Amino acid sequence: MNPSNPSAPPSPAAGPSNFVRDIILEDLQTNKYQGRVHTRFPPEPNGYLHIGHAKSICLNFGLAAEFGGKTNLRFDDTNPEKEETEYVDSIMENVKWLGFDWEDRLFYASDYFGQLYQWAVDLIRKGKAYVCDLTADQVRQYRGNLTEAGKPSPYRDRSTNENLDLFERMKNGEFPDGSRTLRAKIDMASPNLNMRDPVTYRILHADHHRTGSTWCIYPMYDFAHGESDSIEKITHSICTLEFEDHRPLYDWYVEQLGIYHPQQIEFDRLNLTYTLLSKRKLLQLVQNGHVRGWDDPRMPTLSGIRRRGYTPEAIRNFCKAIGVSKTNGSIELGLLEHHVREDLNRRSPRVMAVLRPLRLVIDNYPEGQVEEMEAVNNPEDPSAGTRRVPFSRVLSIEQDDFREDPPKQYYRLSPGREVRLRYGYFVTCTHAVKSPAGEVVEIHCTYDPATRGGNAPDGRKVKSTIHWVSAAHSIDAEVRLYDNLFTKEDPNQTEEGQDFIANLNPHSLEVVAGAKLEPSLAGAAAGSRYQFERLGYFAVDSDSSAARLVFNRTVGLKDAWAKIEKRGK
RNA sequence: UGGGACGUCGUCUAACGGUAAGACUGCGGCCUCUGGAGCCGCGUAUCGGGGUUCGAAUCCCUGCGUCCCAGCCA
Repeated sequence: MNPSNPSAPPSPAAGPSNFVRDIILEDLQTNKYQGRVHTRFPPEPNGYLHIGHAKSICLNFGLAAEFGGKTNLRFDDTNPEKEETEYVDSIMENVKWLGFDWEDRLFYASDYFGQLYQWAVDLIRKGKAYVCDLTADQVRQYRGNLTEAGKPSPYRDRSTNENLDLFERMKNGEFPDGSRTLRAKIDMASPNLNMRDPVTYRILHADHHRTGSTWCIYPMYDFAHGESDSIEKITHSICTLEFEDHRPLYDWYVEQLGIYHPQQIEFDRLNLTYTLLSKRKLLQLVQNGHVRGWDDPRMPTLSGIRRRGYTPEAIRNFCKAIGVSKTNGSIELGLLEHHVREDLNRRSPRVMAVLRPLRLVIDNYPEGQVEEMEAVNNPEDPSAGTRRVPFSRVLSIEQDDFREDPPKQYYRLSPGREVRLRYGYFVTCTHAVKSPAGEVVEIHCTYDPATRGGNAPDGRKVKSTIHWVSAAHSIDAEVRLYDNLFTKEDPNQTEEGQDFIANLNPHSLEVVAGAKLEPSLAGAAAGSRYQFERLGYFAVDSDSSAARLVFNRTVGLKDAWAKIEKRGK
């Protein structure tokens, strides 16, 4: 897209149209910011980033990139009680991993504490702010409520000099936490509660992750955010819908101060079915041990889904697909999974793995013989080449791939039936061996030597192809299967007196200890991704070691049989 | 009951006064050495009621519904 000619058709690199993009297009056309597009991604370092933040990151970085603009990474660190460097580090890592680059524009609201303080003093001088001695409880009472106007604080008309003196002494640490605040003098009768003399600075004798004990007063979000945007000459300050009510205050501060005025634009935050996207609640899951950490593969955090095996490309494609609007809705989890499969299908090497092994003996196959069968690494990508997989008389197949009494439409192995062993031979089941308890522990087959590699010279067809590993050559692994963390589409929908914890899915993690893998997987590196044929996409977990391979199921393959079976019930 | 915002297929998004389109899902079929992938086809929507207009998802009025706001959190 050529910024000097915004009406030209979007280039192929252009992002999808949305109302924020339209606003930028128009601003470019009217030369509102001299052709500049400068956005920012402003996380508070009080938790890990999640898929909802990815939407914001893609929007902010994507839009700026499209129009040749810039995006700053700015930590909104004005509340020392909740912020930690661990979160700062994870956030930077996540943004990079997602594929975005803030170059040399890494900022912190705390960088601006000095300027912010000066501006607060300006506000006092202009008679637009005052020091208030009301307690938090009293402030609440004076504020009024949704239908009743508030009443002025008794400290509202203090003299400028007294305000200046008191504010400076607040800064100097002379007063205890909560004893006083600096408030903007606006309108206690405003129907917008945010305009009823909002607190601008509060006293907090807390150690800040960057400024230590330098400050004992900290600016509130509304004051710090817009003024930080102004300092950085942000053009479009994109935030979520709940800040819509704050925009008048955002505007008020920059106007009173007479400084550069960025424009705040609000869009709908991401909601995903069966998922919670609230840092507060995710923190609760971590702290109370409902998951194994911020990067638990069941978590919707970027660290979690990355560990699970999701790719940055898939997430970016998803963010592109969901669009941006002001409608409050919920995206189906299935759409995210669709994009994950789509990306993984293209890039994942195929491999054979048996999750729940069943011993299969080919009675007419020579004892002790081993053949190396050639297998395609990725049918979507011929350049991925082939590999050799050992085949022998005793194999492991999936328990699900044998039924003594096959239901209708079940095409896999059963007594008397012939199937193809992928890249192997056609085999016909002769009989099953059962334990005293009656469970099938071993099945016996005969093979057709003429079908080596998986094709019958006589052209006969089989209804199904199943995967296998050679029992003597396979390697062991632990495989972690994940299901939705919550059982309800909306985890917040609960019975009286309960909270979202009640909707936790007790089966969100299933550990399969005795999986058998083809030997090519030996030494697979943490983070590497594979398709286990017919099962799904799996990624080597960070818990994995050479001695003990651990895989996460990223997402299953679409399963037509599962659907048929489910429908039958 | 004050204020702010939002209502288009099951879900999300487009259509900017001129044939309601796409994606996901679902359902059929084709193809297949993954019941994967791919391909083809089908289905369902403008919140209600008035108005303006040759023509309304779009503009106006009105009603209804949903979300957000009463932190010294962001």
